[in-house]
Amino acid sequence: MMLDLKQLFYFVTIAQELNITRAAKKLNISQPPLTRQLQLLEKELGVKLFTRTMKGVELTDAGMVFLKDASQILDLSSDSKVRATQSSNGILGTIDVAVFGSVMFDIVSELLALFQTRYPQVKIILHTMNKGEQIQALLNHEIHFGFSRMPTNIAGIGSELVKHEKLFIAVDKNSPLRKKKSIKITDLDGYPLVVFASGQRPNFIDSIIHLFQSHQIYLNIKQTVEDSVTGVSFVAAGFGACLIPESVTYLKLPNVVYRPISGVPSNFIDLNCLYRLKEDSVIVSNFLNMLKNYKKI
Amino acid sequence: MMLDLKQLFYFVTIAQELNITRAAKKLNISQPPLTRQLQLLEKELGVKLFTRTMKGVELTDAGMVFLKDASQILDLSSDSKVRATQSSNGILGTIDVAVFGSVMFDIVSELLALFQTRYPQVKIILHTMNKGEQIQALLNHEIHFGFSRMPTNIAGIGSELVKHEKLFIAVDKNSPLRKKKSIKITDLDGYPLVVFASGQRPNFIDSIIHLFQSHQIYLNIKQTVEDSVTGVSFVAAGFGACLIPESVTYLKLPNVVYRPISGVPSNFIDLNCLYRLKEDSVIVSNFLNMLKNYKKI
DNA sequence: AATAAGCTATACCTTTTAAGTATGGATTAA
DNA sequence: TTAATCCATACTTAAAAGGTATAGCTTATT
Repeated sequence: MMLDLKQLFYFVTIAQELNITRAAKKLNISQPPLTRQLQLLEKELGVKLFTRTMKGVELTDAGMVFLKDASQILDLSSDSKVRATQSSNGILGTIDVAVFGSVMFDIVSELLALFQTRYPQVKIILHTMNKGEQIQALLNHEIHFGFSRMPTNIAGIGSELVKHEKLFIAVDKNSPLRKKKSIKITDLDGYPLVVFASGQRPNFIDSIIHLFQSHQIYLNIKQTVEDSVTGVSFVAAGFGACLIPESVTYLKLPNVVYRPISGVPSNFIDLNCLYRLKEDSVIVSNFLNMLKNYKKI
Repeated sequence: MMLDLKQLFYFVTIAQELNITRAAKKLNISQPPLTRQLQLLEKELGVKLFTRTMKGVELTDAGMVFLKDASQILDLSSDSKVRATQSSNGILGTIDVAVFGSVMFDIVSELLALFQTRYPQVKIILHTMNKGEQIQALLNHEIHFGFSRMPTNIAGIGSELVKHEKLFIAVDKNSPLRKKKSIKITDLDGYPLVVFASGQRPNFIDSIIHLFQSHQIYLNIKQTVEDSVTGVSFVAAGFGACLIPESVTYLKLPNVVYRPISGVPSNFIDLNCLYRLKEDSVIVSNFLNMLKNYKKI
């Protein structure tokens, strides 16, 4: 009904020795059971694998073909044992990571590259999701990690602060703001802004709203977009300025310059890594450990 | 020590059902032995494949990796059973054929092409050997068939006449013989000839010697070469004329024209297929059958 | 709070399968 | 003719797989 790896191993040994008696010695069993196992294998296949001669046995055509297959199956089965061990050590496997907008520009791409260097046999699968989608995907076990802005508190989801970032503004080359080296938040009173907001609140936009309220200035939202990259593109197109995390300044576009916002705490923006609590994957804990150590550098 | 395909099949079934009890029902065994076989497999691998939950079980990282390997091994093992059967039917396998000189020009290439069409999964391996080497290789079980000229009688070697061929002559464009449509053997009395002879006698050259003796004319051997292709090349280079089997006329060279030799029996030359007697390969007998039927066409 | 239902794990027994021993039958070499 | 090899068969013993009963745990349900 089903082949037996032990029989395949016996068969391969007989094929090497071309002599059942000698093969039995090599296998540390006696000759009759080996003969019997070979007969059972031939019966199972419905094919004679050897012709019996005086000096021993010799492979039939079918035996030669089956020898290749049997060897391959045996090799594969021993490889699979190695891979199983490697998987349990977190050396081999797959990890699903979700990102959104600007987080790939800076530290996340570095982080993933470092992890890939340290664990070259772990396949990293990148997904693009906003924060709400990330949380849902974490709960559905579709991803292992999600990177997003602003702290989040959901049952069963852990959050690790990756880094703080300063607040910057993207302005176009015709903007009067361009001439200032540093821009105060009050300079933006009523100034047309492109803002990005998508998915789960609280989000980056909420911090901006709160910031404007605390300074008692008017937030003039000229255009709302989905993500920071689109936001900066709209700045280039002349829609207004756009407040962004520092890492977005890695995105170079013609007609766009970046300026820091002064008078705002340097930890105004955060980048967090979300993950599932009660996750026993070794790969996941290796990734988390690397993340925690990485911040110290 | 060694994996067990039955355990792999059990594992894959559990991974499909994610529930040992249900998998056991599907496998038509009771639940405890299935649990036990899973434990034995995990012990053998040194790795936990499932985490046990309330509703059933779920795959660990290592389990996911091992699931792929296990499925592949099971697929391969069932494929190998099919291939073993096909091999025993002569549908799948390898056949080694030796040729020399001109025999590939005509019927042999057609024959091999036809065999390949009828048995597309049989790999034909071509070897180039002269007749003596072919016989040695047949006795050493290195080839299954050899194609050569002149009948051969060696113990353990069978011979099947493939076809008779007429005798032709290759002459260069400056030769006075060129003008004749048909050439008599006596026209060659003392004419400079390129002859080819290699390996085991009797060979093509021996028939030529005998032919000249029976007509009591002088055989003027200007140059001896290894094979007919080289012989015709030497004709092109102006060394003389060269007596050849008709099939060599398929080889077109500038400066060389072919003329039939008249007054010589039309079955003067033969092409034989040599093979090992007492060969029980189905592929070999299929090939021989095809050969015998082919001649009738 | 108690109970029933569903799951995996363990203990123990039965059946099946693999391995060992002894020996037969056939062939080759001495 | 005998001894030496080989593979095959018959029979016995040891090991492994499967079955039954049930424990232990958790989650619904009453």
